[in-house]
Amino acid sequence: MALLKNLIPHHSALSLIDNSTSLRQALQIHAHLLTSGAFTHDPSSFNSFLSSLALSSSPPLLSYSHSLLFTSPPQPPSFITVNSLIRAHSSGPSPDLCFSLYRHLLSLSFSPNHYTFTFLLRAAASDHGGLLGPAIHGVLTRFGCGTDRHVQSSLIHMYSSIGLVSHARVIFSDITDPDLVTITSMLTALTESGDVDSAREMFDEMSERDTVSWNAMIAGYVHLARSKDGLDLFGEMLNQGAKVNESTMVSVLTACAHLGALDQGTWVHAYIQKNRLKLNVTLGTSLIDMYSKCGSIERAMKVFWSMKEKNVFTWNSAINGLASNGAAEECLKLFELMERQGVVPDGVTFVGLLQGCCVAGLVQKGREMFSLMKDQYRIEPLHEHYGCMIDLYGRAGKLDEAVQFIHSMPIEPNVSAWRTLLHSCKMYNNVELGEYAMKEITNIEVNNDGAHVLLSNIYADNRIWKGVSSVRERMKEKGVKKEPGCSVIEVHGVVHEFFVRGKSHPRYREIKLMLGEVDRRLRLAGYQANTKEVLFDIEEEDKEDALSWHSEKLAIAFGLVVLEDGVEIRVVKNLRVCWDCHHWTKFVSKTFDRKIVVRDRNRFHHFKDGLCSCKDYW
DNA sequence: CTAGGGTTAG
Repeated sequence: MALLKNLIPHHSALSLIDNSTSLRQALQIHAHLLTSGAFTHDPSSFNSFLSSLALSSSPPLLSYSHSLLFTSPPQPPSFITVNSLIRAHSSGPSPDLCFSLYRHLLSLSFSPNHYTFTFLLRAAASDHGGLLGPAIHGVLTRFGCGTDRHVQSSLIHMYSSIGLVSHARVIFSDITDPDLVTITSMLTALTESGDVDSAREMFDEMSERDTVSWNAMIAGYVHLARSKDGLDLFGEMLNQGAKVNESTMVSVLTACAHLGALDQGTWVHAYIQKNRLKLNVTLGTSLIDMYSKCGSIERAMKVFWSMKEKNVFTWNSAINGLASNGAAEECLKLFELMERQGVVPDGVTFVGLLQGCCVAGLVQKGREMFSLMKDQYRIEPLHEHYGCMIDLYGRAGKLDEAVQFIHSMPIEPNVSAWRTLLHSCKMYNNVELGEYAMKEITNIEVNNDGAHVLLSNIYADNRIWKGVSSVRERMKEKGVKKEPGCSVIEVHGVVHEFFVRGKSHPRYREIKLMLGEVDRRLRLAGYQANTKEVLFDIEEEDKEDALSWHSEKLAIAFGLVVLEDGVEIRVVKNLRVCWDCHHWTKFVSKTFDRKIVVRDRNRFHHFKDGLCSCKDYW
């Protein structure tokens, strides 16, 4: 009778355990189970309790369950319970614990099965050394589990995670009749090795597709910076009536962020609301990122404040958004709030903070942040952080301090450290230091296109034509090619790409006419082209013409052709905007009475009435 | 107790 009376409450108590259960509640349930004598009367109660805790997907409950298993369990743990714990750890905060549990499993004289191995492989996929996975592969083969399809797709996933796609391929080709999940694993493996085109072939040949396979393909494009292809595929996904979910939208928003596609991003936001998709932390964070990368920091912050659950990614996105939009004060304030709310910042947080200080010229504050990161948060600075510091000094004209800082770095400065210095030399016309930085760069990497271009422009600015031609010679000799400039503009939800001197756009003729018209009106307004910085791969007589062909000019001209009066023109460029284009855009904003937003590799430029938000400091 | 897809910087 006592047994019956107590059984029902136990089971209903256990079924209440989920990821919202606090550790305190779990302890209460434990105490209840002990006092009610469940562990002595019901032979499976202890195992049920452990499994419920482990599978709650709450890290504190998982670790409580783990410790209970090792501290004199009142009933012998079952095989399935130990497997459940291994499973929970494999996607939890410390996957390594899977392996100590595996040893425990063996010490209890259980024999691992195909379930066990899928979990172990998932844990091994996050092993950086990449040695565990192949070892487990050997073991599971000896246990005869190598032909199980779940194990096989886990193997593919594991090999692709440790960078051995060829091994993943071998496993895949041994499977005679791969199912949907296995093909999707292989598809992801291909995209992770950089081969999206093969992945796409595989995707096109699939006899059936589900949401995950669509998502995998879209994410593959987005990760490889083929955002436009990603958006096109998303369009196809909608056309075919496939079901989209939160993950789909995260990838799509990331693509919009890359492209600066505000219309489509806004559309996605509305779609999320209309279709009641759950605005979880990840999705919310990608929305913040999309808005801030599209230059709409207000909307980004509106989403930020509306989110009740935030993680370090969320805070970082907001901090970075404020920094790149030039709102240094707010960025620093937000960080204070983050600290007060007890969210622990990471290395990425400090990249954002240092960039914020950098664009605002807050040298002292930047120094403080750098020491705060090292001394208080014990975060080891990476190249990115050192780069920000060099930029901080260099931009502020403190070239000596920048050099001193490089020399005092505990790690070997990389190419971008020196290139940052080189960029400051360009800003402050320091030929000698520029040559020194260039020498250091060529010691590390002979063919750095950006550095060659910078040095040549330093020479050109200082009318040292011999220097210009010698850099030109060297580039020819070494076959250094400048990364092609590319600008994108979204018009009525369609993304258009422009390349330097590219004539491929269908409305090229109209664009060319508009450029002529712009030139005419700008000259009347007093604009003079600056041909000093033109790339030397273009012949002398083409100079002025070539200037008007920089990709951002094409994109802006296209915007003038097709966008209604008063509509903001927003352009995203893959390189830094050059001095002439910046100057030109300021004139256009005034002469044509247009707001123009250009996002370059580093930051935003909001042009209005002939002025830019960067105050000509970029 | 199973396998595959998602966020921040550079």
